Amino acid sequence: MPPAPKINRAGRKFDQVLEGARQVFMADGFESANVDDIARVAGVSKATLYSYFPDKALLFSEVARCECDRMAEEAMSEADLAGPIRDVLTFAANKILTFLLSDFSQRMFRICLAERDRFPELAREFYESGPEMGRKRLEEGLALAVARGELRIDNMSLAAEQFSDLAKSRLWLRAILGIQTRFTAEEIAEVVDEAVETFLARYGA
Amino acid sequence: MPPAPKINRAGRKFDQVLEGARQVFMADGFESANVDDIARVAGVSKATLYSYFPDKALLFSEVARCECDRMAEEAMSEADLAGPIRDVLTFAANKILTFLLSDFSQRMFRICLAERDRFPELAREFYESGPEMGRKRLEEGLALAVARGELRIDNMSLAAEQFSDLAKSRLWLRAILGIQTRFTAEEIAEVVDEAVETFLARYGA
DNA sequence: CCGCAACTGAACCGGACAGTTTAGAATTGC
DNA sequence: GCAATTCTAAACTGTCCGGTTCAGTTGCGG
Repeated sequence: MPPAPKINRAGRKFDQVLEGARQVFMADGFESANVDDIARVAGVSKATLYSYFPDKALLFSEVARCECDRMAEEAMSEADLAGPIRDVLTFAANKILTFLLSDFSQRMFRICLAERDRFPELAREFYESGPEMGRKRLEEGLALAVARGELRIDNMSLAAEQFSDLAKSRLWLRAILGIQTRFTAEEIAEVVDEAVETFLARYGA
Repeated sequence: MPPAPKINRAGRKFDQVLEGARQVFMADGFESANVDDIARVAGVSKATLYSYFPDKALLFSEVARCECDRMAEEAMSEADLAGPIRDVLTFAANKILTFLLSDFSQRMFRICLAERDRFPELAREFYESGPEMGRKRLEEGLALAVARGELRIDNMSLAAEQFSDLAKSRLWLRAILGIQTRFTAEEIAEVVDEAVETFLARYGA
């Protein structure tokens, strides 16, 4: 099954439907999203929508899958690996934290968590396309630094996880719970700098 | 308003209702929970239930508030502050991680996150009764160690957050997403030991 | 044993919403 | 320019569920 079962991709308005569904599902999640809304936002009749997708769940799965792919691409974006290790790590921590605080990332996490029991596959895809992908990229960068003698790391995978966790200290939890929605450059810089400092204290050569 | 508005606490079966609601809400969250189920589990008629609580939302709020209090009590449990700093930290990290992986903690987090827009107060109470409470307790312990000259910490609050974040590296995210549900003692010990190691590398005197 | 308040159980209401149907309009391919 | 395909609009069905009502039961104090 190349694309997915039971989905009819032929037709003029397929992309419209998908895009409308993306907007509504990303805004409301699965449960609260209303199929009439999706049709309206997509600029399509409900009958047309149901001619493409057999039900709401499969439409959601398709949207969620696409968004996970999109996230994986973002997570794949190149880091700047030149320069002193402290600068590289600072840049990386900044990128990680900025992404984790982004509207897109936060929405994805909340949706995947909320629908974790209804769509277990989604939680796994999210984990692999997001945190896992990011960790692998990070490991590669760390490995280079180790090869250059700038870092000493025995447990590479855990070190990478520690770095990500340090990079999101305090702020991510506050963001995801809606306690705090805007973050100043100073707040971010403080967390990033302290994360780099702690990481280097442990793993710096 | 001493207790809460519009809730009639007098009556033989008030506690039954609350307990039934607790069970169902903790299992299903707010949205999926069914009031008929709650009445049945509570061993009470729906009419009785509605004689105590004006609506489902207020019943949920009451239950959630109680559970946050319960969480705060657990987070308050005394740590053993005697002995070498490494042992104290290892013990603390173990406690933090074990709690964060517990069924209760995971359920609370998922429910508060899922209902964060409908019940913003709940997210705040959760944050303050859980992570914030834990951080304060941890800060106290760290301050003692600093006073004893075992640690050097300039940014106390961030250091405490870093410690908690290090303590839950890798495992918490996997648990909350349902990627992994059981954790071996070895997995836990590895994360805990590495957390302590990294923390001491940065803040050890 | 009476009276009153709490409780029961089951029916009921109304709104929301996924999914279907249908009769007809618009597009497209030939 | 015609026929086949695709799409529309709106009404409709069935289901779920929060909340109400009410006639009848239980249990307790006096």
